[in-house]
Parts: sequence; structure tokens; C-alpha cells
Amino acid sequence: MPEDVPRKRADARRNEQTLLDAAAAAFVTSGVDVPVRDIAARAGVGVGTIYRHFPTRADLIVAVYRHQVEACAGAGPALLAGSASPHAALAAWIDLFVDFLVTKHGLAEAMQSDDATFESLHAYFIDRLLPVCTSLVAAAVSAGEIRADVEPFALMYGTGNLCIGAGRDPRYDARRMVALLIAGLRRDIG
Amino acid sequence: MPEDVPRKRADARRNEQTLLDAAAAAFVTSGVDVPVRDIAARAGVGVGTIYRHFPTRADLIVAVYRHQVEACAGAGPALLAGSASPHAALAAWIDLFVDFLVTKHGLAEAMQSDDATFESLHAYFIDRLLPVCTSLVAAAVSAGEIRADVEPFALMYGTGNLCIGAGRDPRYDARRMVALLIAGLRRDIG
DNA sequence: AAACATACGGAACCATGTTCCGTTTGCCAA
DNA sequence: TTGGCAAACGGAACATGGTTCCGTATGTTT
Repeated sequence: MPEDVPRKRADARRNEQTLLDAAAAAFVTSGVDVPVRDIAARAGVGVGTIYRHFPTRADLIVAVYRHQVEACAGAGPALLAGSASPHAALAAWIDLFVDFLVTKHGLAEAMQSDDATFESLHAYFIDRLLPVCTSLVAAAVSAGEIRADVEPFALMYGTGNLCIGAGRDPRYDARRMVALLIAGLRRDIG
Repeated sequence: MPEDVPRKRADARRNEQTLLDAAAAAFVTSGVDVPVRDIAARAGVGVGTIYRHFPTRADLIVAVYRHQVEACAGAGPALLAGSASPHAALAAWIDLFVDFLVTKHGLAEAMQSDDATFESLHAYFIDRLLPVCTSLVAAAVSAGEIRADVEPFALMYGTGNLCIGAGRDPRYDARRMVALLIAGLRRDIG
């Protein structure tokens, strides 16, 4: 199975890790839309090296956050199994997703950008998280807790949207708004 | 009262109108983030002329949509007077706001952008519409229809956010999501 | 250690917003 | 009517940031 993997050069492997670290640090201090040149400078490499390892900015972002996205995806079934109700599990899972988004400055914005560069970022999140969200929603619908006419995709998209600008104005609390949206899903509402 | 208004030159007045028309047309076909050069070309003027009349892009956007924003602001009291309940008036007004945003491609995005250029755009919308929203919310709260712990600002901000990307994916219906958010405001909900 | 492919650095290129200034033009006064 | 001047214009030039490209350097393999 581990076929003819040509095995990358040592310096290439080293640089990839260096870049991931530099990017992660840069994202924390300047948001995910930090200039590519800044990341290169921080890593001590040329910009060409970044593009060789990560053809698009989205690839770099995905690589940096992959672990956390996987963790979020993995938490879905666990929450469903351990929660009092499917609706509670859904709420808890969305909470996880929101926490992730609001702590990565600019990530929600990038994910919803219509810039073609970020399409694969959006695609990755949807690929990985939409199935989880779908199963949670399905469970809550089966339990009769929420209305049946909600696209899980729309729920995720809307949640992502609500996280945009979180922390920019103290009057806006993204978590709160998402909670209201989830509340609006309940079946007993007009 | 109409004091020492120095009265602009005829060509300047003409160009301002030409620019407004050209910008409006360009916004329709290419969204509000159409390149400045495109607008200039369409109007048959140089880019310098745009900047002289509208120092920032936000000024141009505001000028183009001023009428509609004023109309939306004006509709608030009218709806409150003519609706069955304050909650219905609030819902109808938000609907108006949403309709406005989703039909102006890129406007919702621009309004929530953290780009300093758009700060005055954001400020104008808030200045003009937040008071209206606040009075509608206050009326609904007084009537006991919605929970009292909602910042009108957050409601507007969240609504604007939910309009981002409207029409980009058929699975996402911004109007629907906003309706869910409004539903979530109702007082009888956990 | 020679040869080759891989990977690197960063200059160069493109797109876009913004500024600046030499030129043109409307307006008013003589 | 015309001379002069401030207002307004056009678009080249500049700043910024993403992306490409290629000559050079460096692992790796024989």
C-alpha cells in the first residue's frame, strides 16, 4: 500500500513544518489574511517556497487548521451519544464550531468570501463538517425537536456568516446570535 | 439659510450625476466591489474625477443607495402603525432590509468588511437604520412578544451577516435564515 | 564526486486602490 | 469679447498584495 512514495527531500520536509508554524503564528497575530510575504519572512524563506508547498492560500489555511477541524468533526457522534437530547447535541456541536471560528480572526470572512482562492477552503469545511451536521440535524428532526425543513448546509453557512466580525464590536455577540438561530429551529414555533 | 454656497461648476455637477448613474449600473452588473477604473471608464471620466467627487468608495456607495436606505428608514414607523403587532412590524421591516441587501451584490460583504474604507458605509447604515430598528424592537419588547435582552445593533449586524453570499448557493436562503433568527427572538423560548 | 532532479529565493508581473500634477475648462470681471 | 484664474479634469505614477518564473543552490543517488 505505501507504494512508490518518492520521499521528499529533507529540506523540503523541514520547510513545510517551518511554514506551518510560521503561518499558525502569523494567523494568530494578524489574522488569516496576513500577507504571504509576512509569513515567508517569518519563516525565513522566499515566497516561492510557500507557493510550492501550498499552491493556494486556502491550502495553507487548511493545513494549519486540519487538526482542529478533524477534532470538531469527530466530536459530532460523541456528542450525539452523550447528550440528553439530539437538539442539545446539535447545539453543543454548533457551539464548538462557533468557538473555533471566532477564535481564528478572519477565518469566517475568508470562508464566505467569493474570492475563488478560498473556494477550496470552503469546500474542505463543507466536505468534512457537513455530514456531521447533517446527521445531528437528522437526529433532532427524528426526535421531533426541530422543524424538518432546514437544510443542514444552510445552517452551517448561516452559522459561519454570523461569526463574521465577532469581537469587532462589543455590542455584537456572535455566539448569542447563533444561539438565537438555533432556538429558531425549534419545532414548536410558528 | 442657503448661505454662501459657492455653486459648483456646471461640468462638475454634470459629472457627479454621470458618475452616480455609471456606478449604479456597474454595481448591478459587477457588484459593489467593481474596480474603480471600470466605473470611470463607463462614465467616460478619469479615476481622479471619481475620487474628487467621492473621496472613498464608501461615499460613492452611500450616494448611490441613499434613496433606498432612506425609504427603508421611513418604512419603520409606517409598518409599526399599520401592522397587527409590533413583532409583525419588526419582521416586515427586517424583511425590507434583507430584500435591499440581497439584491445589491456584495453590499452585505462590504458593509461587514473590516476594511477601513467601508467604515463610513457601515456607519451610515447604522446611523440611519439602527434608531428605526431600536424603536421596533422596543415596541415588540413592550408588547411582551420578544425577549428583552437583545441588542438591536446585534440584530441588525447579524441580519446583515446572514445576507452575505445570498444567491451564491441554491442551498442557502438568506431570507429563510433571517426568519429563523427572528423566530428565535420570541419570548416563549428557552 | 559527478550528475541529476528537487527545491529555493526573490525579482518581476499583474491587478487594484489611491495620489498627484500638468493641462483643460467654465466662470466672472474688465 | 476676452483675459485671467480657480475649479475640475485625465491619467500616469505610486503603493500594496497575490502569483509566477527562472537562474541558482542543494539533497540524493550512483
